[in-house]
Amino acid sequence: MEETLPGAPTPDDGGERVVLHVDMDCFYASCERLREPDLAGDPVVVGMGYEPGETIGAVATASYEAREFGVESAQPISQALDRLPRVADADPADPDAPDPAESGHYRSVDMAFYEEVASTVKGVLHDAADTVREVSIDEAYLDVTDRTSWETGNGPSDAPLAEGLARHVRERIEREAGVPASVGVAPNMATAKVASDYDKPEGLTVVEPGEVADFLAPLPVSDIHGVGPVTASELSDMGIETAGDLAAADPAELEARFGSRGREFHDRANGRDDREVTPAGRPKSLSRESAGRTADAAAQRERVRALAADVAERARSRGAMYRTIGVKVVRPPFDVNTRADSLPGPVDDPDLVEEVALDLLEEFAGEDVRKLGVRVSNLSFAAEEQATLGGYGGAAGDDAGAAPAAGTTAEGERDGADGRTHTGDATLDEWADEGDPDATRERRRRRRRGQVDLGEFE
DNA sequence: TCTGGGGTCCTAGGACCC
DNA sequence: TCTGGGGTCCTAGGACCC
Repeated sequence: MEETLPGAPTPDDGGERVVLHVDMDCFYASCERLREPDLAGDPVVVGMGYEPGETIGAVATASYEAREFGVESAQPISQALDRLPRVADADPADPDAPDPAESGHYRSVDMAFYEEVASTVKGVLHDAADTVREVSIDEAYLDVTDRTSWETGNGPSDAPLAEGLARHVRERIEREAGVPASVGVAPNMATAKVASDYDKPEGLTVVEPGEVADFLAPLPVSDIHGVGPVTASELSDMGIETAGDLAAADPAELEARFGSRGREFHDRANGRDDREVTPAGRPKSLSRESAGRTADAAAQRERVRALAADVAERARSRGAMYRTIGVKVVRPPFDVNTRADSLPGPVDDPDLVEEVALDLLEEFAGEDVRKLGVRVSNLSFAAEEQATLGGYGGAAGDDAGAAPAAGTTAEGERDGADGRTHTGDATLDEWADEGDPDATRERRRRRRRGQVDLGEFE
């Protein structure tokens, strides 16, 4: 497409890629407005776990109008209500009621509807590019190198052709899905990401190959993807405040302080990022969690049972087998504990998810808990395993060893060898462990792993 | 005013094997 | 009794992202 005559000067794009980052503007709030056009122009807050009249849960998305009142995403609903009361609570007859001009609309998350809108958006994206990486429901990278270029068009403007394509994508999303988006265009993913955020909402920011360093330099380090509050404050201690400072810093020093991330930060700040845009792969883990304070052991077990069933069902619906099962227990004030146990091979076994999760929970039984979660990881996908066997010469041995062991081992040991595995059925061994719950749990783990328990022979 | 839910990646330390 | 090093797997925690 972009042929160069022999001997002709190198085109100004120097063979650079053209990457788009498409980021929907306050997506959930925009979806609510799509459904309820009267919300246009008003502050809108979409919350998770939010129920009218309640003050639990957190903000998932706030419209730009709501953000002006200090409402932020991830904020507790109670705090959001302090800053922006509900329109629903505004009563003209009540002198103490909030001013309708300083109140907002609250809605609770409706994922099914947002997924619907998102699928229209994804349709536009896949139409515009051969390679699309969907990062989340409201964000994607597109490699459009083969569809456009950094060269300047013929018109009076000196804008690169890529800008026209990006504008076209943004306008099509608005027209076809009915929700606004911001687009960043750059020679790589990291810079495109920063660019899409640069001029929200409804932004279009193009950073040409030669301009990357100058574009990034004045921005605060927290604008770099992967630099959060902790890293930003550590960088600040080193006298590094802007991306320009970061770009100029000694990479060895950054690596000494931040490990492998240090070098990555330095590259990003310099506008270097050679990651290819590839479609998102399979998930690495699946989890469910739910908040709710309780110190009642039976209630905790009941919650974990429900979460385990949910996770197992989702894994099955996605065709995922799992080899590791874990729980998460959050104790007040915010003490996060995780425990996990791995099986000899991948399984798809809801009863086992429950059994292992309950076992792991025992360590915390009856303690004051504010949140519980269940997770499966070490996932494998049956159809994919087959492809991998032929694909990699070196890895084939590993896979061949793991796959057949899979369904049989954990299942077989559990159903065949014992006949006494179920939680709650105390075995003779467990009677012997009386007063030592750790020993009982350890015994059960070993049994699941198919190991011989030599305890009584020692 | 105590902070939801679903993910990813990295690191450190211990167990275990050769 | 003390002496090595390399490699892998596993768990737990932390930072970060949307």
